[in-house]
Parts: sequence; C-alpha cells; structure tokens
Amino acid sequence: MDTVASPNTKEQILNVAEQLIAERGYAGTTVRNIISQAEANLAAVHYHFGSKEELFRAVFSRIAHPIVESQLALLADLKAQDHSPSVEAILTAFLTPPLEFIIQHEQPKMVRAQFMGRCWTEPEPVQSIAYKEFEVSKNTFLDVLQRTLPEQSRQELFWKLDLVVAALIRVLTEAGKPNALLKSTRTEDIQKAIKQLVEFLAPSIRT
Amino acid sequence: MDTVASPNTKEQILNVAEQLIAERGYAGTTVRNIISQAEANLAAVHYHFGSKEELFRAVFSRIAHPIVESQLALLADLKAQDHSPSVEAILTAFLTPPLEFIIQHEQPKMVRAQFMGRCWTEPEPVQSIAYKEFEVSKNTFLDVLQRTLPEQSRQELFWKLDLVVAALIRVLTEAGKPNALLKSTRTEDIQKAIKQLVEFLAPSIRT
DNA sequence: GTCTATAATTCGATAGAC
DNA sequence: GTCTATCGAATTATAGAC
Repeated sequence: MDTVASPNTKEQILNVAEQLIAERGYAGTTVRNIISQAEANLAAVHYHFGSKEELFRAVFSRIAHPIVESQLALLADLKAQDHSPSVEAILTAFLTPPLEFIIQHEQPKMVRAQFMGRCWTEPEPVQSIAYKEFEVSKNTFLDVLQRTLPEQSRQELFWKLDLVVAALIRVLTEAGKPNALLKSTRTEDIQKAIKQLVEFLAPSIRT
Repeated sequence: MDTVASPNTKEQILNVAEQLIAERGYAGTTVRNIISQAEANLAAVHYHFGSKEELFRAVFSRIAHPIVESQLALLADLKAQDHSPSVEAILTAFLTPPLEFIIQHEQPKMVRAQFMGRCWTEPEPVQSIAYKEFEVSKNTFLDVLQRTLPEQSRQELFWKLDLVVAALIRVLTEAGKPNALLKSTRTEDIQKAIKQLVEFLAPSIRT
C-alpha cells in the first residue's frame, strides 16, 4: 500500500514458499511464483537464501526442528520413567509433536500439514533434506520400540515404524477434508486424532 | 545402432516416461529427458500423445486398468461366496492385484512400484488422474467392508481404508530397499509381503 | 511417422545502480 | 537491502520438409 519497506521480507518469503510448495510441490513451484505472491523482488530470494534449494531447506528446517526436539524430549521422559514403555506411550510421544506443531502457527488452514505430507514423497533434492531432518528421531524411536518388543526382529520393527510414518503423513495430507481423521485445528480434535491413530496402529505394531 | 526404424517408438516412450517419472516426479521430468533416453524425436511425443499430460495419462492407465479390473473381479468372487467376507479376505483381494501386477512386466527393478507410489501424492494434474482411476475400486471395497463391519461408521471405515492405501503405497515406494517389507520381485516374496501386510492391517481395521 | 528448425515462454541466477 | 535489467539455458509445443 504505502512505501514503507515490508517489516520482514525474509519471513514473508518463507511463508509464501511453504504455502505454494504445499500446493504445487517443489519442482512445480517457481521462485517467481513465490516473490509475486509475497510482493517481494526476485533478487531478494537470492540475497536472503542464495538459491531455490537453500530457500526450501530454510522452510523445511523451520518446521522440522521444533518437532524433532519435542519428540526427543518426550521420548527421553518416557525412558526415564520406564525402561520399556508401552507401545501406546511410545506411539503417542512420536505422533503428538508433528500433529500439534503443524497447526499451532498462524499459517491459514492446513498449509503446514499439507507441506509436510507433500515433502515426504517428493523426488530429490527434497527427499534427502526431509530424510536427514528426521533421521535421529526415527532411530531413537526405533531403539525404544526394540527394547519394548525384544521378540521382534529389527527389520520387522523397521518397516512397521515406516508404515506408522506413512499413516501419519497421510493423516497430515488429508487433514481438514470431509471424511478425514483430523477434521480441524481445534485442540480437542487433535487430541482425538492422536488417540484414534494410536489405537489404530498399536495392535499392528504389537502383533 | 543401425538405421532400422525402432519397432515400437510409442511403447518405448511409454516405458522411459514411466521410469523417469518414477525417479524425478511429473514436474521434474521433461519431454526432452524422455525422448533422449528413448532415442526418439521430440515431435514424436506430440504426434503419438498430443501433450506431456496426455502422455502421463497413457502411462498411468496402462498400469492402473488391469489392476482395477483384477481387484473388482476378486471382490466379486468374494461377494458371491459370502455375503460378509472376513476382513482378511477383503484386504487380500484388495492388496494382491497391485502388489502382483507391478512386478509382472519387464520394467527393470522396481520402477513400476515406485511410479505408482510417487503418483499417489503428486500435485495436479497427476493427483486428479490417479484418483479417478482408482475411485470405483475404492468405493466397491468400502461397500463390502461396511457390510462386514456394520457397527463402524462410514466415516471411520473411510479413513481406515485411506490408511490401508497409504500403507500399500509406502510398501510400493520402498520396495527393494534394504529393510523394506517387499524385498524382491520373486513370487514367494510377494506372497509373503501380502500376508504380512494383511496381518498388520486387519486388526487395526477390525478394532 | 520421423525429422529439423524454431516459435514463444519461462526458468534460476546475477550484475550493478541506488 | 531493494530494485531494474538481463543473461544463458531450458521449457512445451508446432510448422513444415521428407
């Protein structure tokens, strides 16, 4: 509107990039699309981030870091209380941070949820970036699961945990749609979704 | 090598498109990438298919049609035998065709599996094309499930079936990797994967 | 049916003024 | 830090010769 410089061009670019990549994917989103909607200049992206790939890395890390930290903290608490926690407790600690954090920020609708769901199955370079961010969390979780279920092989637990993540990702991607498990960003809906997802997955893991 | 015209340019384009889209996604694959590896001409793609999007539709339908037909046939058999089949029988009928068909053709490695897994979560226009191809199969399967589990709400069965598909897609995407559920294209490995997947998912559906 | 040549756009990235 | 202007390469698609 007026000539006052935008208070935070960098953050605005991050927000718009997150939204557009959620809708169109990484390869389907151009830097020009982003700066157009962010009302910024083309050169600003390369000034603040260096390249399109580095911009994506910034968008992804901004979301992933607090989630992983929260997951590791909850898992540490669990291990401190009980040497081999229940499958339900482990699953809850793993699923709660992503399901809560993706809605707590001010992005409209379910953009953040769809962004994370989208990134999980994108080709390179997205795949490598997303994988590395969650590698530690996944391994830690796998270790605790192994302690609780020592009769199952490491490989069996590996692909079962992989399917847990696939289910989580699908819940995120479909969030807000008519018949989805997660209907809104209301706290009680999220808590209910976590509970249903844990109940859905726990028997499968244990078998 | 020699000047003899390729016996089947159209089919070669389809094969290469399938492989490259499996690796790089739809937006990340260019028509030039395809014709280069297929040793065909750029104009040949537009002559045979009309556009990049129509080429994709042709690649996808070639895979999806026999799978859906097989799913519907198996489900029809089940319904003829038993008014309300077991959850295990329904799941087996649903999962067997995609897991068997994706490896029976001569594409190297697990290209076809990765292609289907990739397409399930791609942005438009891939999303709409993939969804429509499997819509009938999904609804038919949902109806039979509802008859076997009348005490569960339609919405509950909807998102549970959605998570079944998510698990199937993940198994396809990860097929062939070190700790994956589906290790090779050998018939016995596929049968074992189907059995494990059914056992993993059936308790969750029934609960 | 296959080819060359090219139209018409769009891409990521950068130089340099302010 | 923000802007204009532009580079060099890549994109889908088409026209027209053979």
